[in-house]
Amino acid sequence: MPNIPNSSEISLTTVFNALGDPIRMKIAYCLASTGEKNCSTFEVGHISKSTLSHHIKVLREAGVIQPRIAGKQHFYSFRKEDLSIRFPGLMDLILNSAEVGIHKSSIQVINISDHN
Amino acid sequence: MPNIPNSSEISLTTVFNALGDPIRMKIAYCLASTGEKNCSTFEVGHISKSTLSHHIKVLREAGVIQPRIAGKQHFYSFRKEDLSIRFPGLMDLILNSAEVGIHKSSIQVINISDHN
DNA sequence: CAATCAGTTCGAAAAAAATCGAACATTGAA
DNA sequence: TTCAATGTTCGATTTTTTTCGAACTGATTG
Repeated sequence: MPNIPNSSEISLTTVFNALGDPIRMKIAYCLASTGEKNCSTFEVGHISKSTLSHHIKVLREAGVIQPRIAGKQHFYSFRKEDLSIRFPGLMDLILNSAEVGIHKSSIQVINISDHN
Repeated sequence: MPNIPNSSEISLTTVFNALGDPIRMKIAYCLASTGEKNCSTFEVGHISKSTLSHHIKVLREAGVIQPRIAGKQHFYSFRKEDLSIRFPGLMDLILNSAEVGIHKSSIQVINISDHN
């Protein structure tokens, strides 16, 4: 299950596909900005652990993040070295988009006068 | 129908979501590298015109491409100015990934000895 | 005006992705 | 060894996306 692609196998389309989801973008941003973290500390909303596990898998298989297993804890980190060689600018793009969490599907229009 | 977001409304996650599809990545690469084009000239595989229209819509609504309607023809272009201000480096990322068309889901393993 | 061309929209079907709870590992601790 | 903690995997369900053909729209052409 440590099924992670090597640097040369990482595809931009697949990386974009992985990052094109608000939860996964949050995780990637979190790891890119603060370094290695245990996945229980990811600040995603209320999702089940199996769902989180799934999103982590998508990021891992796309080549965005890297696991390090220490005992019963799994630490993840952004694949900074590999990605900055293969796709220079990608990490900055993620870091500079402070819009993390803002995605078309997560925008809600609250209409105050709408009281049905 | 000219439902295109203005520059400040373009979300990186939504852009990544749009580009995280091999057909749409092809279209974006095509436009980013060669400028304005009529959509009938996109070199995507055999897809119906309604499917192509759908993919164009996703790219347009994400803010990746821009339409210009001239008579009965629709010309599209990559939103170079807006995107390079909002997400510097994104266009180069797309241009430098000559892997266009290579995506996990489009890789086929041909086994020569498999003659059933 | 009728026909054609270029493309969008609609409706339905198929495929893919997201989500969850339950069951399953594996590690570390009592 | 038994239990709890930290995940992953499985199976099912729901939701979203992709895809197509048919019908539609708007502009040009005969």
